Amino acid sequence: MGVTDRKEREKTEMRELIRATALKMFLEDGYAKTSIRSIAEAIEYSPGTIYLYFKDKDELLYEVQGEAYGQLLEVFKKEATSTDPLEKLRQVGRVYINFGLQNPELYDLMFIIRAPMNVDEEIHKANGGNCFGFLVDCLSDCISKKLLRINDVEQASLLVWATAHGLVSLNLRCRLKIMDQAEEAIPQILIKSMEDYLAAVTI
Amino acid sequence: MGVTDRKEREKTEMRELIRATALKMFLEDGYAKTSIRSIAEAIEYSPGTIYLYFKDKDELLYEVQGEAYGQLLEVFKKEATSTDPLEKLRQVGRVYINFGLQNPELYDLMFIIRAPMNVDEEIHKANGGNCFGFLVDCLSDCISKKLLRINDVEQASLLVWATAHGLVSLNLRCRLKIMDQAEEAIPQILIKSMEDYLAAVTI
DNA sequence: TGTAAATAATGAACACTGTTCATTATATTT
DNA sequence: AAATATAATGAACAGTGTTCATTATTTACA
Repeated sequence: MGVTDRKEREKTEMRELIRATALKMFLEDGYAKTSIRSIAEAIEYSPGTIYLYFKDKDELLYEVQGEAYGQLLEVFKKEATSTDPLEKLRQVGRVYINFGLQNPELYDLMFIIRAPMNVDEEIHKANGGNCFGFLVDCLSDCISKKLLRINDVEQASLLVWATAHGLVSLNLRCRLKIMDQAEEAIPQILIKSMEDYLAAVTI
Repeated sequence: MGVTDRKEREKTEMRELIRATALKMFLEDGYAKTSIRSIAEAIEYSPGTIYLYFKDKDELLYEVQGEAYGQLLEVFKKEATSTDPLEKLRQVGRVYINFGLQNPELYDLMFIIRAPMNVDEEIHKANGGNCFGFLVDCLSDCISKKLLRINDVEQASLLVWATAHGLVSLNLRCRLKIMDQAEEAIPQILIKSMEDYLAAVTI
């Protein structure tokens, strides 16, 4: 049956088109400000059509989230390559913070947006899990070589993640304004803070 | 002129009523899910009336934020009273995390919600500033007594805050689901993580 | 006290939002 | 060519923040 094959192909292509368009618009304008109607208009279809391919706006979010986790993992793999576990950890920290600062809207929908996380989705478990796994592996290496002041791998991973996320998200949400620091200086302050943090928990 | 006095009093009373009602509803249902219409209905006035006392929904948010910062500061003052600077720092950490876990909607509008922060508002600068100031003072004490591995006060304050905020906000936004931890265990894990973190940066 | 001016409150209207579903158009099969 | 199955539509629903001409109330003055 060549017809059913083509139909299936067309269906996945349409899903792809919607997903790619959504990602692009989420990146530019943010998740909240991107409406289903505007996505539909961008691909020159009616709003109702979106719902033939995605259950709701949340499902579109999950899809993009999974992809975004994949992107972050790629950067980790490319940029955090040192054989020295501590240096690799520092690289992970730098990469994470820069990723957040350079892709604010993407970071937002990955880690800040309010959404019922469905971790059961394959793409989520795969990408999100591997992303966190990269950090866990890195810290596991540090701990087994007795280079850290924290000995529980999960705990250490959580702490490193939380610190980096805290720095990035407080900045993205403009909460660092209460500190009297110049706007331009902030990226370097965040990076420096993360480094000082890692230095402090390092033996 | 007794009349203008009464008028002014009535005006501030009305503002108070709206602010208090908004706070209550924000706490129960969250900022986003609380509509101007529902606030108006709660105080038995028409929607338009709200706009005679507040410029827009954001202004209502600022007002409540300022009050919330004040609340957190109160808890700091009441619960973080140790004369030992390091123990006081640990108390601050515990208080902050518990505050976030016990008042999720309040924490949300204080530190997570997307909003053009207008730090220039008096109530903001006062409460928000004092709140952060409490932490700064505490860390200043620790550093001057050479108890910390980080020597820059602002940097240390930022780091402690970021870590605590990272832990709380990742949890409030369900991002810790990728770690396989039982839901009930999380509060203790966060507290424990914060303690381990402070222990690690302590000499 | 009666009327004019000032103040306060209203609620319909505007331009949006996500989502649904009866209707219409297109493509495939018989 | 007709019948069927699939795909797309767009109006409608219930909701949002916000504005503003209209109405109601209160105050000030003659």
